[in-house]
Amino acid sequence: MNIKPTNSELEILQILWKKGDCTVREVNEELSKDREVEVGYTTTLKLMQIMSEKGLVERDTNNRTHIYKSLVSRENTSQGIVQTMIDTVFNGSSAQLVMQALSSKKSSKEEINMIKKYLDQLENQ
Amino acid sequence: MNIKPTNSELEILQILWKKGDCTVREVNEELSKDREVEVGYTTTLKLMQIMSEKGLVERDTNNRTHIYKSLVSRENTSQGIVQTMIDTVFNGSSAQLVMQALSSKKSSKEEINMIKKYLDQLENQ
DNA sequence: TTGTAAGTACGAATTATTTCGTATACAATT
DNA sequence: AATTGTATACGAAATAATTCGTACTTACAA
Repeated sequence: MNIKPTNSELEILQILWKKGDCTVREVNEELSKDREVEVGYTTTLKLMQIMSEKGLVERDTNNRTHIYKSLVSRENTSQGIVQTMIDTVFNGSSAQLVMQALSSKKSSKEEINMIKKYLDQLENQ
Repeated sequence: MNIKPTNSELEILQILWKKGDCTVREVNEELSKDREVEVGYTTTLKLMQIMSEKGLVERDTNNRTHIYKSLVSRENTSQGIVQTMIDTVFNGSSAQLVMQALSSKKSSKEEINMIKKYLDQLENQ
């Protein structure tokens, strides 16, 4: 499966991943939170309907207010994006992306340790 | 500076980063390499002209065949993209992106060691 | 029962991105 | 000089993505 969500779709998926199943209104409010200009309700609705057609989400239409559920995992989706990014921006080197990511945001000691453990695991495979 | 290159623009920048300054023809051939259907020459030309207007590249027009040079660094550009990605896909956790990147492509021992060193550096700051 | 709030459906406008055709200029070859 | 190949310029078509207005439906409170 290789459907690549657009930017707006990704924002919506992100909300579904974080909050679990949602109504259009919930997603719309969450979307509007982060901006000066809020997103029109029907805009969000339309996007989510399109996502439903594409198979990115499914919806429960048993009740008047539909409930949307993500059909793609964060892992799978980010997998594709990260891979594309490594190829097109980092010339194939995942290490370069990793270091860029680390420098881009201050990581906590816990995070750093987590990554180290992960690296050890990779080595001993 | 916060100009976000589009996908096509990123592909072109990637070529300029890899090969250094280029003519339109060079970029166009490099672009066409990776695809079944090749890109029209004037398409590449137009894109590069637009990039020039946006300030992503500059060009030397002293000779008939113009030479294009990237004005943005891979570091700066990827910085923005990675940051957006951490925020929108990984919920703010750079560690998550890092691990995804590592799992996405088999890394060599050298790469892993390089990353470990980098992590040590980060810790001792 | 009447009005209002909250839903969905969906066409279509808008905006962004990509692609290409055509005009024109210049250089090199015949 | 005439022809051919290779450039740039640029408007505009084609396509993709986003946004929104309007119609219609249903729930519910007055």
